[in-house]
Amino acid sequence: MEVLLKNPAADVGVKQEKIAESDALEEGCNREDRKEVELESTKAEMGEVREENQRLKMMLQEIEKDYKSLQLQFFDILQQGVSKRSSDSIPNSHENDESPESELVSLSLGIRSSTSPEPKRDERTGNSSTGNTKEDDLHELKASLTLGLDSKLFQLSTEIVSNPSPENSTEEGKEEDAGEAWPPSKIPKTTRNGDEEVAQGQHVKRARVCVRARCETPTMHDGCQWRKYGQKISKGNPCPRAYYRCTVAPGCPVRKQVQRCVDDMSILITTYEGTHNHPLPVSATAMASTTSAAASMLLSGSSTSQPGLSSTAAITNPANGLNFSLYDSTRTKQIYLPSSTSSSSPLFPTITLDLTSSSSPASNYFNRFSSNFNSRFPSTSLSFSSSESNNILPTIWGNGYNSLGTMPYNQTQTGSMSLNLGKESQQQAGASQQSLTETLTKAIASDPRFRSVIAAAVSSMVGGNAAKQGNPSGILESLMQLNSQNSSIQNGKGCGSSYFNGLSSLSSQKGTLLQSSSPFCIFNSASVSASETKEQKN
DNA sequence: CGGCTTTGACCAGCGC
DNA sequence: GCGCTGGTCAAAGCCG
Repeated sequence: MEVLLKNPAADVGVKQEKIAESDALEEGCNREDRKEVELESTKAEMGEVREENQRLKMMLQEIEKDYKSLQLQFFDILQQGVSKRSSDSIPNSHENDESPESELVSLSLGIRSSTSPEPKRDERTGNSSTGNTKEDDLHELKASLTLGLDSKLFQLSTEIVSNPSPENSTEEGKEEDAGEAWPPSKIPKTTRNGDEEVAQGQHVKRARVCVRARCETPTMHDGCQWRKYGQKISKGNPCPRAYYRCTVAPGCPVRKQVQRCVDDMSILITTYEGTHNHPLPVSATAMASTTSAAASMLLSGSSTSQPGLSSTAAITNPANGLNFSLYDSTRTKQIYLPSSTSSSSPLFPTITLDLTSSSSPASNYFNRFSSNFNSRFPSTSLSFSSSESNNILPTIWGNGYNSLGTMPYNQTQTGSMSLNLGKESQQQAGASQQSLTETLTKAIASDPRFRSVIAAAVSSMVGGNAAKQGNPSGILESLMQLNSQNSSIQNGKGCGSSYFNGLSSLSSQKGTLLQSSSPFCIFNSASVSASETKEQKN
């Protein structure tokens, strides 16, 4: 829309006005003539404004048209992806031993070159797997987690969250219906600790969000205030696991576990559990939105997934950019799940948000996720990754809880989607690209959870170094505008806000490219090291 | 002095 | 039933 700011018609109007004024002066000091000239110029301006309005309307219509067409394309791509992946993934599915009812979402945010050490871990975990029968695979297919963006996704799944707490009516509770209730085993203690809100959720699946990030600090600063209440040496990991409880508000049931990855000590695994029953600090909204969105998607998908259908959505930048992908449980295994967590996860659907690994094309992901996951819950992976260290990623979340409408995506459809926005494609940018940008903006804006997931993940990736990075793509501007429209720009502390501040200083280069081949990808002109995701605690 | 961390003990679930 | 393990509690100590 900023194109309108550069409206040449406005310049013409100004010129005409100046010319008219100069003529009037030359003719003398006849005031009536001046008034007439001013009147005419004003009329001319009004006419230009009308024309501009007409153009705006036309542009809006075009945008809507493009949006619909892209949406149709997206559905087609999803369907194509289903057929492809169903054929590709089945060979690897023998390693899968998850039970049909298992449910796990893996969110992977990573910045790493294509030669990721992750596959090593995958192989290890894959070898450790006891092997799965094809029947299990079929079960997984049936239990595939749907991560579509349709309205169902955002509905509270009463099948899963049978007992939403009253606090959930608030913005905070609304976001994390997924992981609110403590498991039956925990009810007595949590109730004893003032977590009465969850005491009645015996039958509620409790989603966990596991965040993996390279972090040298003992804990990842996520904006919330935590108090350590325990530490335990878990089996299979020499590094102790620390238990933290949210102390932002008394009685907040949210807890997190922090542990170093046994394979890579530089990787910090943080597992969030529960829902904040209090307003979050601005700097904490990113992670909260991420976790809540992931958990919500997880649980929503489990309740709405349909047999035989799987969901995959990918926004990838094979070269250097952002990689966001959703893969369904039929071929993804929780390889990132910390061994210590896995032992506890069977009761909970778990989401792993990996900020350490690079995201490769879908095929690589499927290979990566070929390892075994010993859980009752199927796994779905959400992957945000960047392969370069200087990547700027769009981040908006702010008010992730706003109801901005829902995407009409049919979550029963599967496939892959990538959106490409990049410096490389800027030269090829055109009107359609702007439309794409608008489409992307709409897509993200329409789905608060989708948006918040991306935004928070990205914000975690870029940390505070965004300001010194390269140029944003057009979508960044759109996102910023959208964010400002939502009055949800985060000005506080934390990586997200810092990134957003950084955005403001970036140039307005803009370009998008819709790749002909599916999936389409989002390219970013710059990237930020995953290590930037590490926030210094205290 | 209040808040936080540390750390040993306790409890519950799960598998054998 | 027993042992293992994860999760939590709470007293003691530390720190600003």
